[in-house]
Amino acid sequence: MSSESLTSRLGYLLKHAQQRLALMNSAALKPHGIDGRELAILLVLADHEQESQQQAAGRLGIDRTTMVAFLDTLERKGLVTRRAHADDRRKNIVELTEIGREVLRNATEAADAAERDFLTPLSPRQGEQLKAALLAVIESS
Amino acid sequence: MSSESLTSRLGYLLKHAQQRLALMNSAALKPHGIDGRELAILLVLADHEQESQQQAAGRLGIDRTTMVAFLDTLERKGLVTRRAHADDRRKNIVELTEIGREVLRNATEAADAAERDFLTPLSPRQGEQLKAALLAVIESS
DNA sequence: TATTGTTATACTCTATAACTATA
DNA sequence: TATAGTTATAGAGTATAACAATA
Repeated sequence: MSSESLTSRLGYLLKHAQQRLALMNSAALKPHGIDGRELAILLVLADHEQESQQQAAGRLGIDRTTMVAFLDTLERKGLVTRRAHADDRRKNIVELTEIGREVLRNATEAADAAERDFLTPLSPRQGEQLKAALLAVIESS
Repeated sequence: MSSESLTSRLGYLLKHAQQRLALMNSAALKPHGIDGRELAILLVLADHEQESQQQAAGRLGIDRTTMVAFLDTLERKGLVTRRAHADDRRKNIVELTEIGREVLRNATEAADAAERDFLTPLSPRQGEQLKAALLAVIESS
């Protein structure tokens, strides 16, 4: 029998699991004044200092024109700064501010708590197996 | 250590796994002339005949105004028909046509093949465990 | 009055094209 | 000429508000 109901299809399960975690993440991050994508940007910036905003955008898989608006927002919130690259003044080096680092720390902890909450129905081992399985199917590029 | 890189976060893994399967699904469905959401609609219609289009929209979690455009497209493709409900002429009963049933059959097989392809890096048992884990975290409403 | 389907409209998100300043 | 950042604009996708038909 190839015919199965929608709600048992893998695509449905993945999409709804993703949406549910995104919702929980969003709620957990709200007190810290950022959303999920902003946290992703802060994580990339913290992991790769001294990179141009276009390089950071590339890591995040978002367009450089979209990156401009995101950084505008984060800069307005005082979480990042832009400064011209010393050797190539066309490039902007984007860095976290002190406040940015603190928000990143607290927001990451909140997101971690949301993940643990999300994984409650699973045993710790099953949670690890879920992450390992997702990593495996992603990397089979 | 709470700080981890973006690409090892559960949210990132779920989102990218979902996107990858959606891409493979889209490619597999293309020869059958429908996309993933249209397949979802056909599946719901096949599973719940004699329902109004608003009831079907509810099952899919999409707005009734959005449903109108989707059904317009599917009707134009000859896959579904609308007819007034006998007892309540405000309602539209939506049904699959013969062609609609055949497209659903073939498209479902193609989507099944895409899922198997997607799960290639995992053992059959691991694939089942992945689906079970996703179902568990979704249902813990 | 309330509900179903529909239409018109607005809003969000993102990408494309064109501009500037640097190289 | 080419590239980084920016801006203006357009497109996809979806939701909100208003309307006609029916209950």
